[in-house]
Amino acid sequence: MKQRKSAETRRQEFLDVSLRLFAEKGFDRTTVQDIIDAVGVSKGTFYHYFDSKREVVEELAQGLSQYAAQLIEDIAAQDIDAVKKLNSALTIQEVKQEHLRKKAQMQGALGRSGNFYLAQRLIDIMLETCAAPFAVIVAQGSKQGIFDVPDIKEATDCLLRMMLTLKQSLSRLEDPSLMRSRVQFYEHAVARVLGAPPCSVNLLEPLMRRYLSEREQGTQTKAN
Amino acid sequence: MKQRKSAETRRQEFLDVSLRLFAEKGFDRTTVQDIIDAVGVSKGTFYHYFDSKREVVEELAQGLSQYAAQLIEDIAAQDIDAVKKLNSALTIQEVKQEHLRKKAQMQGALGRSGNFYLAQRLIDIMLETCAAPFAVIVAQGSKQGIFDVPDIKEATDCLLRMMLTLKQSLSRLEDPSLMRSRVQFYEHAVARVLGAPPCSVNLLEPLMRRYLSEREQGTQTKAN
DNA sequence: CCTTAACCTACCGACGGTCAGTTAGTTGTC
DNA sequence: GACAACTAACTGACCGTCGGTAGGTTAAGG
Repeated sequence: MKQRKSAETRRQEFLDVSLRLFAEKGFDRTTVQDIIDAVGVSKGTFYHYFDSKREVVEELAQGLSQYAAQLIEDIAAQDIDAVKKLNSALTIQEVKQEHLRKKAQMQGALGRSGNFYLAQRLIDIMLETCAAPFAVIVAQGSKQGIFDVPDIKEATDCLLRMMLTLKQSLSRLEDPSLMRSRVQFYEHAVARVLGAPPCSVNLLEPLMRRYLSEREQGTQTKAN
Repeated sequence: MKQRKSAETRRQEFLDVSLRLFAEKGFDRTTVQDIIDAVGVSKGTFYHYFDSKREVVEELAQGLSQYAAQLIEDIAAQDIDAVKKLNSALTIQEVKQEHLRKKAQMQGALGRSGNFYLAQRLIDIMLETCAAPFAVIVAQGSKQGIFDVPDIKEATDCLLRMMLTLKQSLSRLEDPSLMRSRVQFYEHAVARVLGAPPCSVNLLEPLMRRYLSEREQGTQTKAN
């Protein structure tokens, strides 16, 4: 009767289920009991795979961050101008379908109250992980004279923080027109911080498209 | 033997002690038991004043935010140009000695891990409370042609978020030279976002002075 | 002006319930 | 038969509750 699975499969199952529950109920409202009930195993099994509940968050955030960093690295390596790279990197769209739902759930989780721990850790890890590949893009634009920044490291950090802040704030807004004006302001702000030409930064179209489709994805109740 | 105090005094005592403990150990590492031990009362007394541990955070954040909002309002009402107001408002210095330690402790608490809840609530409440008075300053500068922003509401929100983000990130940095370069970049970034003249925003001197003196204040172990 | 009874409210501390994490032991697989 | 996945009962820590106490204040009665 008892389902016996490979370590890798089971581990991933815990991660998927946990993310879903965190997105639905928030991190502190989700108990380890909830997770093991959903997976259908016992308490001990959970602790066989993870040292703590927080470690689950750590792994979720690590996974997503490394995936994002990889995408940004790929974008940075392309043979296009820095503004185009920037726009792609800021709004990463080429997410595999498989990762799309995870991203959507994480996005939803970010906004939900009771996910302060999750949100902060994701932001911290994103900053650590994505700073290096992102800096490559900023440096290129700076060298080519498209951007004008006094400090590439700081500019990268500031930019990433602004985007993460933006996304977090968006996930709490309901009104699409408020979302629009916020994103539009950030287009303006990012361009100015970088010293890029006005209107060169385009976040609105890709971000809004993403948000709408992810909202739908996120509300799907389809099981694995 | 039993100290009987007025409701107001006791309530404030709980708030002071709690903030100190949150700054020392973090929110989740601080138990209600710790708080009542430090105050020297029983469990019931704590719950006589607060519905929950979280309510303490809420009141701490509300108190500080309203105080900050008041200061910004005062600055906005002064008869000086918008850039000066901006610089004052962004780095609020005229804090009474009495509030200085609280601010320092809160600052320390922001950086300390395990205070995600505290940090996020403070940021949220600050945004709610300080947006209106701050917008007055931005609007004035915009009307006078010193600032150039497409959307005053969004500019205000963006600016506040940037400053709160900056302070949070600073409280985690140890190296003063890293702090310097970060603050300097934000001077540049804030000026550009607002379309203000280059070098018109001055954060470095007041912020660094504050941080150094607050570090000393924060490490004092003197009792009340 | 003193007494005393009714009342108020800060304060008490044992207890219930919840939940993260542990451990000793069992089952299935290679 | 050895090792890894898994189980289930257990522990300890903590939040929040609840019935009750104690010190003080008000006001009626003498």
